[in-house]
Amino acid sequence: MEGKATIQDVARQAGVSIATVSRVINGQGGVRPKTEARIVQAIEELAYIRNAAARTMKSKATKTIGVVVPDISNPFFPLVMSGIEEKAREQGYIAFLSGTKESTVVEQNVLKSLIERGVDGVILTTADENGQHLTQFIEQDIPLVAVDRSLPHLEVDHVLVDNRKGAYQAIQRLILQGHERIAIICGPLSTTPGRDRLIGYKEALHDFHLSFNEAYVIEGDFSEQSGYDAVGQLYVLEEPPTAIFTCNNLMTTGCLKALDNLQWKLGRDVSVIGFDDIDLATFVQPKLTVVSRPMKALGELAFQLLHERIEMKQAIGKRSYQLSPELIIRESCMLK
Amino acid sequence: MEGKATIQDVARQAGVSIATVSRVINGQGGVRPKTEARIVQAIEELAYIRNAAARTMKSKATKTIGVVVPDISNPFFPLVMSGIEEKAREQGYIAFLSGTKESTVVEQNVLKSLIERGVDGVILTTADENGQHLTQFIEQDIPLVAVDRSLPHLEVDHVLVDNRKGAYQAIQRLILQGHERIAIICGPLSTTPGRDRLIGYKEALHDFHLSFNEAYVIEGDFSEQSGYDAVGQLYVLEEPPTAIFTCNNLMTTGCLKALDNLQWKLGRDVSVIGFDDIDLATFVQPKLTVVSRPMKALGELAFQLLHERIEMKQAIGKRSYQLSPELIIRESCMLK
DNA sequence: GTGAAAGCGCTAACAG
DNA sequence: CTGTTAGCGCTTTCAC
Repeated sequence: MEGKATIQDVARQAGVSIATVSRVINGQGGVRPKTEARIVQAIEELAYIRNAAARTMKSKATKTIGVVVPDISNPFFPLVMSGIEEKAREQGYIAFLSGTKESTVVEQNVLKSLIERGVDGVILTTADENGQHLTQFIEQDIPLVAVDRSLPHLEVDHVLVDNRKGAYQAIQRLILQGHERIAIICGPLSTTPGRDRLIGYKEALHDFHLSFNEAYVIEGDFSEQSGYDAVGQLYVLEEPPTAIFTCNNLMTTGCLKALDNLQWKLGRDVSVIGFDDIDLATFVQPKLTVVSRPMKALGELAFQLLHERIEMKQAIGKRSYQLSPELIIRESCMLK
Repeated sequence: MEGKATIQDVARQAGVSIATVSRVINGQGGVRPKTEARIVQAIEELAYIRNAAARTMKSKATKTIGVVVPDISNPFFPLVMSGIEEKAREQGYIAFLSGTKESTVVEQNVLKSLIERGVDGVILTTADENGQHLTQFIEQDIPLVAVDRSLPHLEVDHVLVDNRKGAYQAIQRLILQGHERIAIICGPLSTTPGRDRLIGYKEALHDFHLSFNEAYVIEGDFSEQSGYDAVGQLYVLEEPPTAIFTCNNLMTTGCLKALDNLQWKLGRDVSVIGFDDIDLATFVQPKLTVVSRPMKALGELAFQLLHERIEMKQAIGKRSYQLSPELIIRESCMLK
């Protein structure tokens, strides 16, 4: 019997009606033990596996969710994904994973593809926070939760990291060590993380009465290359910074490579604090001080919120969570 | 109109029959332009999105695949996944991603879950190469391709890396530099990569007339911790090795941490070659020599093979590919 | 306890 | 060119 036993086949084999088979498949009880045994046996003999598509047509739910991120290669997202996937599996869900390469168009297509397949909900780190491309999606009112990047114009749940606070702590640390010329390599200002980390930077400067200098703000694009290039720009300044705050894992990597290349000595000529506690952090000499955020927890929480939305159909207000990052002090910042 | 416009709704709105709507949805032509225009408009007005479940019931195909890996957190797999996902999307497929945490049972459940949902094919890095737990799956004869770990007893396509060769090159390099006490921290011998890299190690030793010493073989489990622990064992040997070959990214990381901890100086007291070119490699001092494998290409090829299987229904023999790893020589091996 | 039958939304003959 | 209709595999009343 090849890969297509249906509930019909099982019913025939067990000598009962499909209704009865359906009952035992779904554990609804009300079936005589002997009958049930026959059915169970038939199921095994035929290696019957139920067909979710057919089931979906009646019950609506697919027990399937979509996870859409800008870049699968960036280690940050798989970590978030691992949190999502684990919780999802526990609840009998299974997750699609798609990368958009930061393209709004791809994001739109992926989302459409997901809707077609009837996902019960979606966890999204959008490529475009203004979210206009999502209207079509919203109309279908499928639960959606935004992770890491916000969707300010949409009534959806958010799971973010307190970026402002993380940046503030980093800069504060630097200031308290006596630095006054502090640069920030921040992410795209069109993204929440990009913007908020810059805000935290400014707030710290302001609170400690340090002046703000445009030249010390370089806007990268979260890529390693942009981190690398930014350091180059900083290095040739008349008054180069004595400390640099890099705003994500990849840019930190790029920054460190550039430093190495320029012989601009980490922890001696220049202090550095990175965002995200990457493997690398404990390997460079001196070890890197970083702002660490709980990636897996981010994913777990995101799934939990989504799951709640899926279960209780009634409308509840938009919910926002900001997980706290933690400053892990190591050796890459010297007293000035 | 809320999220459930059907082909019926569209037909009514456009004043035609569902068959005609179906025709334009599927671009089959043979519809008068004016009619088509009316339908297209109706589709937009209703924000109609076709229902894959219903469609699947007729056509069978879901344009959906499953990707099952042992550990989502291990950066290796997301990289492979990115290759898969990109190619898949190009072909209109979308991929489920699941981690099994190296558990055969979880793998089985995940696979079942995937079959229920009608995936057209699966790309699998199995937790158990003997593959007995896969029989149920095979019966459904859904195309399957094994990546990174083989399934010797099954008639499925394989996409592997030439592990033997990669290890051989590494050990050869070490030997040519004069090392005679070379240790290997290998993966579980129950896995192809674990076994083959050890074989390459032995072959090189043999070819260069070096004796094989049990004590220099430590079997890890591909985790960072096991790499760390292995170094501890090696360090206390009466005659510690002068070179270590670590067999995957995580164990390399663990090894480097242990070295650092023991003050066993990389490149001076001990030479190291790692498997996989991780970020870390270029940051430790001295920079790490590694065997690098093309992860993304692995994923791309895997999807291509799977896709071919899905398309041409006729049976073709088992195909095996071994992509070549590359020895990237940096500074972590000194002349002996 | 169990079965018959009505769809779920869509595709694909088959008619007209 | 367009409409009618028969299922795809399953869940779910409603009878018996």
